[in-house]
Amino acid sequence: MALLDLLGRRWCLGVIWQVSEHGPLSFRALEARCGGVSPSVLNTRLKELREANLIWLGKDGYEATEQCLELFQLIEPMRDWSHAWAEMLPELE
Amino acid sequence: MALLDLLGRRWCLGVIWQVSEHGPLSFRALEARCGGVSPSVLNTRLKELREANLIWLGKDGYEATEQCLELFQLIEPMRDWSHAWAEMLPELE
DNA sequence: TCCATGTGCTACGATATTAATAGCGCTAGC
DNA sequence: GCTAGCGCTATTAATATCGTAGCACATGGA
Repeated sequence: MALLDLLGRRWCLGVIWQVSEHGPLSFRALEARCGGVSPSVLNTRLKELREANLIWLGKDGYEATEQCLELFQLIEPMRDWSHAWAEMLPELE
Repeated sequence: MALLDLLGRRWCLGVIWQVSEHGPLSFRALEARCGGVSPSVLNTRLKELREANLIWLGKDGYEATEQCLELFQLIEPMRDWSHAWAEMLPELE
């Protein structure tokens, strides 16, 4: 449940996704990719994720740790699921 | 990204988890299981999840739709991951 | 040296989200 | 009628998030 609490914070999943998929990303790059996060919130998430040993700040920007990549392997299939989900949603209305 | 936005709301993942794993749950039962959600927020999440066709209100309480169960199959392995994660975290300090 | 640029990050006030508590209307059983 | 449980709402306070501006530092020219 502690995991769900951590992941259930705004932009947290998005940061994990971006960092895991698009390699090292600078603070500003993350800011842009996440589509308008405020830097204060982004910084808070980065701090939390660093304390959780999911990301770390290398010389080329923020990178995913091995643990984060493992987690990403788990949430990555959700992309396929979300496509099917997005397609069937309008049919119900 | 729309999925991450929906799932990245507080208690949303928790509700999906509880409903998918513990079968039909009443409003009050969910309230108790999620460990202190306020009913207003819970109701908002339930409304959102119903519009997203992830849960529905049967005669025995809230149940997961087939789509939700598929999604749950994807996030369920995260339990194992979280155990390893919880064990290695304190070692870093 | 001075300026410009980019970095990670912070401060602050405004806005939106969540929490906490109480209670409504309804139904079923006694 | 009374009690209890249900899904759900209202209201106010606490909290999180946003948006904007800016800091301190490093790098790289002119």
